[in-house]
Amino acid sequence: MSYWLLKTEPDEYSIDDIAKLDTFCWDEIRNYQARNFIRDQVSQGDLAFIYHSSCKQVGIAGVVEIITNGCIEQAQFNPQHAKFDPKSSQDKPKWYSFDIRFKQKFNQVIPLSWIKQQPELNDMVLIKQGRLSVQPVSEQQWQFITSRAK
DNA sequence: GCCAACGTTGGC
DNA sequence: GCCAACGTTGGC
Repeated sequence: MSYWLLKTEPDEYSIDDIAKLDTFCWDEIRNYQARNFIRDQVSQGDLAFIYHSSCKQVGIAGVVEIITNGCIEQAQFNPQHAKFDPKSSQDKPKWYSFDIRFKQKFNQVIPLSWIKQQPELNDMVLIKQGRLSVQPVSEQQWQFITSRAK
């Protein structure tokens, strides 16, 4: 089982929005590195942090469970959709998605500034490669963060 | 809102 | 396949 970190702008989708729904489709990802993780590695039963970016309280807001493997994403085929991709086709889909289910909201967002101060978290992809929106988290990093979350 | 970092596009 | 130009992300 693997651990992930999923970035979202809470003005669009926040941990609260995810909590309201039984299942929530993580789609519209248009980055090849993130796509490869989704297509090849994201699996039913994995856990993920929800990270709030570009907002007042930047940081990790809670935990979700991943409830599907990587699936062919639907928006890419819809000409009406903002994320329509004319270069994609049903035989050769370019983009993938997966479903998540809310698990936990932390009482306080774990701030990026705190994460940056922890030597144990120096190697997080979040720190090293700021712009990746679906990224792996090691088991050690996961345990370190969850053991300090409330 | 600024701007640095970085991903993508497209001409050659 | 290089690389300049351009667009986007995301912290501050």
